[in-house]
Amino acid sequence: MCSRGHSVNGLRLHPNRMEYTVSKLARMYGLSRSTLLYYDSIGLLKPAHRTEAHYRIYTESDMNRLEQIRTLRNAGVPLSEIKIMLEDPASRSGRILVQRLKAIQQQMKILRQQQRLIVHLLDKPQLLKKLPLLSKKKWILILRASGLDDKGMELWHREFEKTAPAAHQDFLESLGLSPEEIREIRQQH
Amino acid sequence: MCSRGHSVNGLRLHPNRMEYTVSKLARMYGLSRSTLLYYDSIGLLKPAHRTEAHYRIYTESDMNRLEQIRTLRNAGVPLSEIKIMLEDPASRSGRILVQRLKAIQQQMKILRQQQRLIVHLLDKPQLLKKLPLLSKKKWILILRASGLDDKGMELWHREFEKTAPAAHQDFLESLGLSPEEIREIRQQH
DNA sequence: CTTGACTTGTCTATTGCTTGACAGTTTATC
DNA sequence: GATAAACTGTCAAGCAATAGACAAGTCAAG
Repeated sequence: MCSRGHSVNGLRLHPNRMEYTVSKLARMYGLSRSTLLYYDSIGLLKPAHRTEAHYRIYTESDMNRLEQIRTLRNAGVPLSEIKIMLEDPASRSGRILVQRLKAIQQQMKILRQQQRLIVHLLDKPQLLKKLPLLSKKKWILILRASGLDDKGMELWHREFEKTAPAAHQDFLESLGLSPEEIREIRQQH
Repeated sequence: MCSRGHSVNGLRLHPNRMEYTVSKLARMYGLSRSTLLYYDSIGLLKPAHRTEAHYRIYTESDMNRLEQIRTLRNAGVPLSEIKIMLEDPASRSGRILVQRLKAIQQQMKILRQQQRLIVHLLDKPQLLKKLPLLSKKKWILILRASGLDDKGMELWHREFEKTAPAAHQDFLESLGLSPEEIREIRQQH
C-alpha cells in the first residue's frame, strides 16, 4: 500500500520495457521452459541478461529472435541450421531452405512407399476405400467420368508436364507406378 | 590341408547349417553391425547362441525373424511395435499397421505445411517452377487445357469424392487450400 | 611365435527436446 | 519475520535408431 514504486520486485523487471523470465516467455509462446533452457544451452537463444540471482531475463529483441526460430522450426529446419541462418542472415539462408525443401520431398517419397507397403501387408481391400491411396486405375476412371477421352488425357499429361514437371513426377509416384513406367509417361509428353 | 575337419575354427560355425556372426549377417542384409547389436540389446533379435568366446551366432530362424523386422521397419513401424507384432502375430498386427498408416498421413500433412511455409519464406517465384508444388490456379489451367469445362470439373470433383474421399481431402490440402475452402468443395459434391 | 588384418564386445555421440531431481530465490500470506 | 507456495538454477538421464571409436580378441601367414 505504501508505495516505493508499485512493486519493485527482486527480479528488477521493468514492466514497461517488456522483460520476461523463462517460464513467462515459454507460456507466451506455448513452449516448455525446458525448450528455452535448451536453446540457451546450445547458444541459440541467450537471454539479454541475468538478475543478481542469476535468473534469465529476456527482452524484446530476444522475442523477435525466438519468433524467427519458431517459424523456421515450423518449417522443419534443424536448430543447427537455424543458428547459421540467424548468424549469417542473407548468405546461406536460401540454400538452407532449398535444401530443406529437397529433404521434405525425399521424406514424402519414403512415406508414400511406406503407405504402399503397409497396404500390401494388410491386403485388405475394404481398408483401401478409406485410405487416401489412389491407383492408376481409379484415377483414370475419375478422369473418364469427368468426360475426358484418351485424347484429353494425353493433353492432360502434356500440360501437367509442361506446367509443373516436378509435381508431375511426384503425382505419378503417388499412384504407385514403377520408375520405368513414370519415365515412359513423362518422355512421351 | 591336413584335415581335422576342413576348418574347425574357434567360432565353431557349422557351414552347412548357415550360421553367421554379427558382421556377416549385417553385411548380408545391408545393415550396420550396430543395428544388430541394438536389436539384441532391446531383446528384439537375440542370436540363437554364443560361442565360448561370447560371440553372437545367428541361425536361419534368426534370419527369418530379421527379414520380418526389416519389412516392418521399411513400413516405418517403430521397433517397439514390431516387437509386439512378432510376439503376438495375429492379434494386434492389423491395428498397429492401420495406426501406422494414420501416422503417415499426419506426417505428410505436416510436410506439406512445411513446404508451403518455406516457399512463402523464399518468396521467389522462379523457384516455384522447379518445385513439386501445385496451386489451385495451375491445376485448373491444366484441366482446362485438357479440354475439361466447368461442368467437367464439377463431375471430376464429384467422382473423386465418391471414389476416394480421403485422397480427395489430401489432394485439396496439397493444393494449399484452407480448411474452410476444402470443406466447401467436398460438401458440394 | 610374431606380425598384421580383421574381427568382437562395449561404450559414447547424435537430434530436439522432455522429465525429473535437488537446491536456492522470490512472492504472498499471516 | 516466519512460512509455504511457486518459482528459479543446474545437472542428469531418457527417447529411436543407428554410427563410430576403442581396446581386446582371433585368425592366417611367415
